[in-house]
Amino acid sequence: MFTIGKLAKTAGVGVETLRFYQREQLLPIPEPIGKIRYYEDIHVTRIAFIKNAQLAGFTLKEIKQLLEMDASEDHAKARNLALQRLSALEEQINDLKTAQAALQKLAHECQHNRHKPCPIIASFVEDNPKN
Amino acid sequence: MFTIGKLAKTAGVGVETLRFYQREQLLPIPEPIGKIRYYEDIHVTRIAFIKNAQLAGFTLKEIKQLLEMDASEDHAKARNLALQRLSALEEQINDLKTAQAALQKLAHECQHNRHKPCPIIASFVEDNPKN
DNA sequence: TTATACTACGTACCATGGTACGGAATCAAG
DNA sequence: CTTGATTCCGTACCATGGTACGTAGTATAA
Repeated sequence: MFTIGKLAKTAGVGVETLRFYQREQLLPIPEPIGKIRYYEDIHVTRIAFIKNAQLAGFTLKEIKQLLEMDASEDHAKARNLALQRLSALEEQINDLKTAQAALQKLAHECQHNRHKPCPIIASFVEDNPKN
Repeated sequence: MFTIGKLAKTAGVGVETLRFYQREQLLPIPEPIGKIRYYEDIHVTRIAFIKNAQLAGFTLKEIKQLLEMDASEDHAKARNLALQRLSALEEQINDLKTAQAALQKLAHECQHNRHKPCPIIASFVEDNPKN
C-alpha cells in the first residue's frame, strides 16, 4: 500500500503527473481510507503500462482507449489500435532514417568542405526527402 | 515575387504558419512595397529548409540557431548541432525499433491467444524495455 | 466602380503532456 | 503535542507548434 508520494517514487514519476493522469482518467482514484487515498500494486502496474505505451508512440488518448478496451475485453479493437500504431512506427522509423542519412552526409561534407555556404544549411534545401 | 498567400501555397504551408514563423524570427519580414509585403525565392527556400530540418527532428528553436549560424558562417557550431541531432536520432530510432518489436509480438499473440487478459495490455507491463 | 479576394496586424485560442502553487487538513516522529 | 512532511484539491501556468478570428485597408477582375 502506497500513499501518492510513495506511488510516484516507486513508479518513477512525479506526484503532479499522477494527479494529471487521474484527471485524465488514466489512473483510477481509490476511495480514501479516512482522508487519505491509498494505492496498490495495480496502480504501479498501470503506470508502467502507460510509460511503455508512450514509448511505443501511443498518445495518452490512445492509451486511455487501450485501457478501456482492456476493461471491456475488446481484444479486436486493441489489436487494431496496435496494428495502426505499428504502421505509424514503420513510417516514423523510415522518416528518421532518411533524415539521419541526409544529416550524416551533411555533417561529413561540412567537415571536408570548409567553404562559404554551410552545407548543412544549404544542401538541406536541395534534396528534400519528402516532397 | 509572391504575396504571402502565394508564398504559402508555393511552400505548402498555411499563411498563419508563415506569420507564426515571422513572429518567431524564423522567416524574415520584407519591407512592404506600398502596403503589401512581397516575398521571393529565398523565402521559399527558407521554408523548405525549415520543413526539412523539422523532418530531421530539429525543434524550431534549434532551426533558428542553425539559421543564425548560417548567417554568421559558424560552420563548427552548425556541425556540432548536427552531430548532436544525429545521436539523438540514433537513439530515437532504436527506441522506436524496440517498441515496434514489442508491439509486433503482442499483436501476434493477441491474434493466436484469444484468452481473457489481452496480451497487448498485460504483456506490455512485464518487459519494460527502458527501466 | 464595386464586389470579392487578399493582405496586415494583433490577439486569442487549440492540443499535448505535463509542472507549479496555494491553502487547508492530516499524518508520523520526536 | 507540536513540528514538519505529506496529502488533497483546485486552479494556474508552461513549452511546443501551430490555427483561428476580427478589423481595417488594399488589390484585382468584371
